[in-house]
Amino acid sequence: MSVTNPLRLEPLKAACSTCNLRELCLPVGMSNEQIERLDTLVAIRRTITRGETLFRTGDAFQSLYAVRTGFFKTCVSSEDGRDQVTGFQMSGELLGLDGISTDRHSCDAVALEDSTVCVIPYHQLEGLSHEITDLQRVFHKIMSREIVRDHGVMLLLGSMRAEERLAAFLLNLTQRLHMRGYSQSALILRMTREEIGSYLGLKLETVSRTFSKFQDEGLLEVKQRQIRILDHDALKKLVNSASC
Amino acid sequence: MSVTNPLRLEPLKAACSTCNLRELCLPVGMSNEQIERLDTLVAIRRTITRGETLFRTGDAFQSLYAVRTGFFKTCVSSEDGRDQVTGFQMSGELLGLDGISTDRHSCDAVALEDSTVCVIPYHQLEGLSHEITDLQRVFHKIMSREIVRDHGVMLLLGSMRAEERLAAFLLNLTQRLHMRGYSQSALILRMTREEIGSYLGLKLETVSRTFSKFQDEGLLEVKQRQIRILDHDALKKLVNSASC
DNA sequence: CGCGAGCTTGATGCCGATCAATGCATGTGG
DNA sequence: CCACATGCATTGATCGGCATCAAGCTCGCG
Repeated sequence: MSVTNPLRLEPLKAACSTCNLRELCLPVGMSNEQIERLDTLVAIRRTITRGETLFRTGDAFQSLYAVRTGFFKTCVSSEDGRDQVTGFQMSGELLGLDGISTDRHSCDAVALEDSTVCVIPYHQLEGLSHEITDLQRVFHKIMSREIVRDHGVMLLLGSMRAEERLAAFLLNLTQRLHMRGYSQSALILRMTREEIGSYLGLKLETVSRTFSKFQDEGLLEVKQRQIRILDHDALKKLVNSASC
Repeated sequence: MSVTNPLRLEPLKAACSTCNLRELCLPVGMSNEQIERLDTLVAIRRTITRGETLFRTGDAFQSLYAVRTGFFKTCVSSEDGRDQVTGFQMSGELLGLDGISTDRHSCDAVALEDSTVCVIPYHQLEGLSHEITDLQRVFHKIMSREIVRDHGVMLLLGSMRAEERLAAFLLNLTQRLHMRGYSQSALILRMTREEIGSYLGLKLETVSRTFSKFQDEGLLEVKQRQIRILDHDALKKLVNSASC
């Protein structure tokens, strides 16, 4: 293929039925037969290199995207230029749900490392979920889960202190990575301190200091973006115990 | 009816086709014919008196609810008892979307005044939106809009200062009330200072002080829960201008 | 090798939390 | 009808956590 098309301008072929993310992604809980019908829908992939955007605020909404490899952030910005990271997405997670509302995207999606996504034309998804009840059911669950997740972030932003926020963030990340077969106790952060801070409603200095504090207390080992979790329970206690 | 059933245990009849909230609620943008089919779905109403819950965290999820009259708050709580108001809902707005994800509700919905809701059995909604494409489309938009709204709240909680938060809150409330035919410049708050504070990530004293400050500056007239907006533009400027 | 983006750490200040007292409206029972 | 309780709101005094400002450090990369 690369011989006839060395520049790789031609989009890559996607196929849910042979994808190892089946259990985490849109096809979750569907039958093999149903998943094969999904293949007609999710036909192409796109690669996004680190730092590039998959879509931007204001872009016309056409498709949802399932992260296949790599890592993304989404961020909204207010008219005065303040911006806020609203989430980090890893393999199997969906991007673009915000666009359904107004047919335009209301946030930016930026790749934090070289990434590939499967393109899911939304119009076709609506059509197919008309035919496949299970697809409709799964899709609704995914949207609802996003709402529940957002409520969790509101709780974090509205009522937790810096240490609790960072602990909750790390536990959430490792839990999601663990579901994907990675270690529970070691991770490499794909985002900067500033991006973590934006997500958690903190300044980058506070994030950095809190990392250092956790390290001093023996909860973590921090080497730049390499994190090792030494005391999982202590982090959990931080999140779950009352702030006062 | 009340003769045969003086205790009113029998649910009230609902009907989207004769409802004046058509344009704000689930039927938005649907044809008259389609709305009549909705009537078969949205058949009963429930009344909830002030202070009571429509559903609680952990309750089995059966139905969505459309607020017909009254006012609600939704709140999530963490294991240690901290809780966070995640939204305020007024007529035409949907409650219960959080439940779709896990078949259990993940927040409490509490009536802040005597209220009535239309009960929308979710299973039937899924079925009907299978038949009526426009219903599916609208429903997806409503869920997406909720996600976008939540992102806005994250921006507020993550990057705004107390005055900006309260200004944004008041403008949002009056804008929604205005769509329902109420004044743009006067409103009665249905929630306490503490509930506002919880929603905005502030303590009730801070909310109170900020109200007083706005009053001193001539932006508002505050008499307990009666608010009059004297300088709409100044509030808007507060929200939209950079914090530094 | 040296530049620059990102990270760490220190000093200081401010916004909002906390603690505490008072005020105000509503409701209830004597 | 008044006395009192109760829930909510206001206001003041003080405190603390995080932001801000500033200076160096680390590491990857051209």
